[in-house]
Amino acid sequence: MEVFYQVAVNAPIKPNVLTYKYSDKNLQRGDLVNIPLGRRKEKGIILEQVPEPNVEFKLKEIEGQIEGLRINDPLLELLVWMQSYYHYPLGKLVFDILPKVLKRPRELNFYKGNNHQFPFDLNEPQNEIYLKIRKELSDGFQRSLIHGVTGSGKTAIYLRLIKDVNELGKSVLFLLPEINLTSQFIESFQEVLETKIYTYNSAISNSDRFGLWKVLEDENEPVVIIGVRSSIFLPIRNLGMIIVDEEHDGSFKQDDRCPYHARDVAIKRAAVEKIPVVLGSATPSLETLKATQSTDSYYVMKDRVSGAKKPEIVLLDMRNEEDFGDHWPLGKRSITVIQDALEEKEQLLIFINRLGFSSFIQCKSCGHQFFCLNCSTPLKYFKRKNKLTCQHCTYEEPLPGECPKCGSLDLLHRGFGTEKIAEVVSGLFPEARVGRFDRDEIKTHNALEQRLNEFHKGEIDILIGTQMLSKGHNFRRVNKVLILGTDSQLSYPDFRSQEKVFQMVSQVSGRAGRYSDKGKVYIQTLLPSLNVYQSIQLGKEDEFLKEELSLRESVQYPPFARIVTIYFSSRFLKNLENETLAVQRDLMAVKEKAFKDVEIFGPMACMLEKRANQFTWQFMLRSENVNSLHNLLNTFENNYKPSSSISYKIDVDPQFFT
DNA sequence: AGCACGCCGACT
DNA sequence: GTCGGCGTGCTC
Repeated sequence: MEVFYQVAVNAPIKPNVLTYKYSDKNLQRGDLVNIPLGRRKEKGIILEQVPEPNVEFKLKEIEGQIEGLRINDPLLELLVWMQSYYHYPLGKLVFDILPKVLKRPRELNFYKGNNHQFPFDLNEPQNEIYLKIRKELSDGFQRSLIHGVTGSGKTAIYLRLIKDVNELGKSVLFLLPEINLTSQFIESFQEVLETKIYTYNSAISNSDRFGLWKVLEDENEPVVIIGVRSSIFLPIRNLGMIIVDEEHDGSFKQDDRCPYHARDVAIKRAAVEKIPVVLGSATPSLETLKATQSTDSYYVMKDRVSGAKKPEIVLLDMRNEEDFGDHWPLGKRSITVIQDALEEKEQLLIFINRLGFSSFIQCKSCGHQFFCLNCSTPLKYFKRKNKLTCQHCTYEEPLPGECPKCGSLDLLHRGFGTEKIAEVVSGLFPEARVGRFDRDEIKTHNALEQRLNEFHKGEIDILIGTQMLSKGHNFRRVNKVLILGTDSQLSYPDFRSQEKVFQMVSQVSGRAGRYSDKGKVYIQTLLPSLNVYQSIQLGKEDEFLKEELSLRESVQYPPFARIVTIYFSSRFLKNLENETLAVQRDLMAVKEKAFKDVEIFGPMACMLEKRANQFTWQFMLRSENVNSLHNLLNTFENNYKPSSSISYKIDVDPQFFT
């Protein structure tokens, strides 16, 4: 008996769902199959059985089922939602998130919970939040936000909740933004929980990835999974709760393939599974804040558990020229800060969110700058390698002795990064042991653990690092933190730049004085009167968030409106110009017909217009009504075929402007 | 995204 | 001649 199926295929084609026939056996929604597609073989997922369609061409036959994996119903429901929300083909989504099928995965490691007593009781605010969220555990979908300063003890609340959910026989998924944050949770989780604890991140092998899928498909006992972004797709049975820690973190957004936001997918999954989702952050995203702030699912903790005070914030105003001595980019008072820390035998963190020695090189006499040949970006100078390097492609060249344009020998180093700061600090304090903590220096997870270990053991006095330094770590002997170079991040043409600097500075500040009342954070800035700095200094974080929210409202940016970016790329700038102009006409026509509430900006060149010899331009669509955006995109996509050499990509809720 | 077809320039 | 670079069209 011939039976016909709708199959979503693993190819970026529209339509993405094609009809095939099969007679060997009955297939179910969610089953994976091998199929012929054109002149090649592909994979697909069964959506539904259909009556024989009335088509003039001959339908092809499914080659067979892929045994060993399938997509269960709630997960497929989630992916179907993602397909329409992110405008990304379902078949591709499915095979992007699946591990490769193996015959014999190796034994999977896990951490077994010790089921010990909680080492300490919750304090009053913690307990109140815990009890309130617990009361709603069996009430189906519920989104809560725990807005608690660094050190306020969010983890202790999570742990009680996890244990309660486990005791109801249900599993918990704990999402965090980065792999290097995993290890600090495992210990405390293992101590008090009773279940198996699995980790899931980019470092685990495909064998373990596949192994975990298989384990979860069969597992009836409750488990706990600590994982990064992509673990939101694990086929966890009897899922009872999802926790998203550091919910504001940009790492939750995927930028290649389907540009989904794991926090938003987590919320959707919780809705699909009818379970609670708990978001936590010291600096929540304005999206989450707006969505929860005025509800009774919004919980605040303003004090540190230890009773330690919040660090004092000192703005080092650099507007006075005299502040810079011969040790640029360090000001005189920054040098004093370092000196004091060394004298008091404290460890010091210096945070600078940029790599390298100088951000770009410029000829003093003719102004010539060194640019990448393949990208529209200046080359960064790395002193140890003695190379000018592109941050966006593989291009590099040695630093020439003279300007290639005018022959001048006077080449200026502009801007600075971690390498430069390390050199200046070492030069000023030759006796100090200086370590670096950035992607340039730390390339593996092992190297990271090792460098942290050196610091914990006191073998490093001053640790100079980027983002990597800012998250999660507890440093016992650090009281002072020096922050450099945040000004330049505020000048990005991105409406979230203030919010991001605010989050970053708060995050880094959290490293200062976690175990004392002497925490001090110094921010070197030329813009001390900016709201973001002022509110951090005065401890008026709430006011910053309030003002930032009202600012966003007045200019109609998220979270008060929704944004979609459409990127168009080509190797040929001329083609791109023509194409985007044509697209603009299409988009405007669709808008005028049915979606007048959508604003269309563009076409405009991306901030990085040329990257690895590919040019990219963008449109920004904005509306208060997310459905208008989706419908406009649908109409556009149904009628649009990119011309030759053009490719395009839709980014719903973009996080960055590129 | 693949994969094949077909058109053109350039090399033993 | 024919090899290969790449534009074009198609996938139930």
